[in-house]
Amino acid sequence: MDAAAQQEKPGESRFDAILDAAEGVFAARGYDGASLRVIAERAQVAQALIHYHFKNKAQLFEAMVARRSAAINDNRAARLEALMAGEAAPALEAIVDSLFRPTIEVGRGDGDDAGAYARILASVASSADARDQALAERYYDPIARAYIDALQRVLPGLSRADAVWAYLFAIGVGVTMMAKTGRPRRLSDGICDDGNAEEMLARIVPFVCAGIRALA
Amino acid sequence: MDAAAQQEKPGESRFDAILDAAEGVFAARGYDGASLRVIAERAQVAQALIHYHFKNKAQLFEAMVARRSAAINDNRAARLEALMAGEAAPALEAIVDSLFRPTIEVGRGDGDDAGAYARILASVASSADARDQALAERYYDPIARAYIDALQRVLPGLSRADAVWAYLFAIGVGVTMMAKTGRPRRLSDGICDDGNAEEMLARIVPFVCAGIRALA
DNA sequence: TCTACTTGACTGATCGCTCAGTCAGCCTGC
DNA sequence: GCAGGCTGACTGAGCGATCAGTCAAGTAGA
Repeated sequence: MDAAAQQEKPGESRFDAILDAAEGVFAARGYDGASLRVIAERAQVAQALIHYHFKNKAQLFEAMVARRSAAINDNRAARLEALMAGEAAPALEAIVDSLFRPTIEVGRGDGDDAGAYARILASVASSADARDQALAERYYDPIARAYIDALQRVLPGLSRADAVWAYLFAIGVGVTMMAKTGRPRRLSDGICDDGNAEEMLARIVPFVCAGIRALA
Repeated sequence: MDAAAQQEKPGESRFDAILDAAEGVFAARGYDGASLRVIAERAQVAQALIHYHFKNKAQLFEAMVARRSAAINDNRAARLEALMAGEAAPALEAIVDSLFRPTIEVGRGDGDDAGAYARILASVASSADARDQALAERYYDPIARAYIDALQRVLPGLSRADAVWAYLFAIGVGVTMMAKTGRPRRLSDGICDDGNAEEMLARIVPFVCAGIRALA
């Protein structure tokens, strides 16, 4: 009983417990700021167990990104495929929604760690570091290309270059806004809340769609 | 001669040399990943000199942000004031341009370090860490409020909440795109180049303006 | 069914190293 | 001669990683 109560998510494997803890600590402190000791402590395992399951710190980080990005991008791919399956081209709004919604449904919990993975993503996305760009290339470039293709099919007037820019601008908005920094609330004296993902999405989608159409 | 040749920017003070070096190293490795040893080495000073000029690592980081943000935001404030001085409301495009152009003119050199400060900004902007948010509040919230006011004056139909969101979305696009990660080139097979700031700005401004108008 | 052996999960102790920060004292120009 | 700029030598703390060893759960042979 007590042991189960102490465990954050009873029943999950220690392997997953390490990944969960890693997500929280990496998000809060950054790659270098995060220490394996703290991750082990939060996962309630010995530090050496991390090295047993993962070769080193870099591989733990990659495993964490891989797990989350697979969940998000599989969801994205399924939605996008469903949209593009029909004869008629879908609405741009539907495509953009399918790009962002998975990040709030599987990439953003509702607990204290809401936005944790989004912050990691933001740091990876805006980094020129070779390790981060390699991660972006492996786990996010394939789905990016699928969305760029979709944008061109929905807006035939959009050149390839503009489609790429449009996608990257959209991701730029999404990634910074999902990070749940608290800045919207501060700047608006409490009116705007980046903790309310649905409210935010209701603004992001029209903003991004109008921006994309302006490039076409 | 030799000593002067070794110095990166002959004539500048060692104080500034430390700040320049810090900018490059913090941008490349992040706050925790950056080491004072490496910064001292790049600035060609003894490590202890950093502690002579700056109380500690956190204060060095803040001094670096303060120096750059002052240059960028003074430039922004001057442009914005000039735009808002006239009787007639200026074009939205002019306001958005005045928001981004200073970051490429004073925040982004054309050398190897182009985008260095933008990457730092991106990590600060997408962080929920108390230290980073305190920096954002001190150095970027005042100019942010000025721009939010300006947006409402140019687009009277824009509510306060929407103006705040619009500003944050715009910053989200700008900050991720100025970071010069190389991802645009990779995703576009070489067509798009985030090293060409002018070309990028020519797309960002219409994208953002159309997005803002969609919220009004 | 008992015993001997194997395996996979896991741990505490500790390694070599790097970190930010300190301090006594050395130059150099006024 | 002294104040301010600056340095080399040093420290305690914390880092990622390693390693020998524990322990429970099989598996196999008699």
